[in-house]
Amino acid sequence: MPQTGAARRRAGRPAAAVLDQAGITAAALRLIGKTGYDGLTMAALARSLNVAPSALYNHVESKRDVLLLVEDHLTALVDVTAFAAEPWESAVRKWAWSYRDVFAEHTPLIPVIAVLPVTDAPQTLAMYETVSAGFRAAGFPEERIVSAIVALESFIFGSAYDVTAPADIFDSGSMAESTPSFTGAVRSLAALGHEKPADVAFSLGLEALIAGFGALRE
Amino acid sequence: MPQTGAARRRAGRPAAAVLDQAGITAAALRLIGKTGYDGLTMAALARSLNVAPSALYNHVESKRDVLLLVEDHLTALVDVTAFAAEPWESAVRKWAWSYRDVFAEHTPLIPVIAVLPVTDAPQTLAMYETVSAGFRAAGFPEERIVSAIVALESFIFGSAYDVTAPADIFDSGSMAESTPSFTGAVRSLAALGHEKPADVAFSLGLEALIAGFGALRE
DNA sequence: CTAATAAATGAATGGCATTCATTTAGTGGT
DNA sequence: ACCACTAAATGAATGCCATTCATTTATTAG
Repeated sequence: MPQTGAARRRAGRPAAAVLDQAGITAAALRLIGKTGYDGLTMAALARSLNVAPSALYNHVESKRDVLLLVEDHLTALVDVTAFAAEPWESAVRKWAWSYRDVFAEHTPLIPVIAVLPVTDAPQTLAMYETVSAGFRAAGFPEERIVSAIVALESFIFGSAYDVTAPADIFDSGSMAESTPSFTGAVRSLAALGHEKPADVAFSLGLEALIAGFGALRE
Repeated sequence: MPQTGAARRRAGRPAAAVLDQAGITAAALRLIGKTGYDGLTMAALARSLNVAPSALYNHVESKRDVLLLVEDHLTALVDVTAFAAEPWESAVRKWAWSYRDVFAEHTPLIPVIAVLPVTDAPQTLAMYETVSAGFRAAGFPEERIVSAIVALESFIFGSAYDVTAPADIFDSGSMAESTPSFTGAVRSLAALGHEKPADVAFSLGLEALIAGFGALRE
């Protein structure tokens, strides 16, 4: 029984390295799953790895670095396989839903991703390569490929937030009488049924984008 | 000369109230303009109002409350006037561009807005009312109005982030050879010209959404 | 063998939002 | 006119956070 709870490691470099980026990434994901992004602190991360907080800084430069590692790991989970096997429309559809679903659980990463140079994220770059090759193969004019992908991504990120919104987000409360048009529209959407509102909106927007962009193909 | 720099106010309730929500909102906006959202701390906000930090908590419950005040103030700046005067397509177009431009300067608010019950933000609710009335008047089926607005908003929020991205965000760097399709697409977009890439992508996506949603009108 | 480097500990540091006891001023009721 | 209550300020904590630094120990290069 070498340890109970927190085994004290004596100061100095250990015989075998305890930490590496892959381990830090995995621990961060585990921690996020358990405690959410609020619980992801450098101290908690260190504790979950049975290490002093300062030890992390031998492997990452900052907490932002940790978020980048997580982001790149998650991007690899986005399903781009359809671009190899299916027509453009359904490939884009599957990719977009998968992309949204992955990041809906990780919206705190969105501000990081949105400003992230692709150089710093190899998996993300790989996704772009597959997607842009799919657009090209589908006859998309080259100079519009990036803009179309960016537009889709913007919609996807915004929609990922939408998934996390509380169910009563559109409850106009005491202002209902002064906002008849909006209140009525909210009511008639609710009356419609069981499908999640975020999914309805995402589907509506995505199909419009696919139809609009599909018309650009030569 | 009653004061140089920071006039010390003695403890206890002053004869006339120093703070109110409108003043806090205005000071927060001034501070954000000068120092960005990183500089918006409760301490800095208090200093700019010549007040102790704890005094703020007599008027707001938390920093999130301050962000909400700012958000609602900014939403009132979004231009919805076209819904009263112009055809649906151009009204949506003007609203969307204005909405994006306002929040492109305030992306740190987006995570707050996206999850914000409209009850808590009267100006925001007022905007929804005007927009949904415009959709209704244009012959939009009632049960799709909210979904269409949500989809547009998602696209707008995502695109607002895009505006703030660094110019070299798509520079694939040393990975250029392994990502020929993407690298080529980035190059041919750059070759195209002067318009800002974020504007091109926003226009492309917005026109697709307007065209797609326009077809839903009865 | 020795110098440089890598990877850990543990003890700061400074900043942050927030809370609380205290002080003072206005307000509503009798 | 008095008194209790509430509102609005100060100033001094509190606890958490990311990050830095001196120090220790082990591995690696020359």
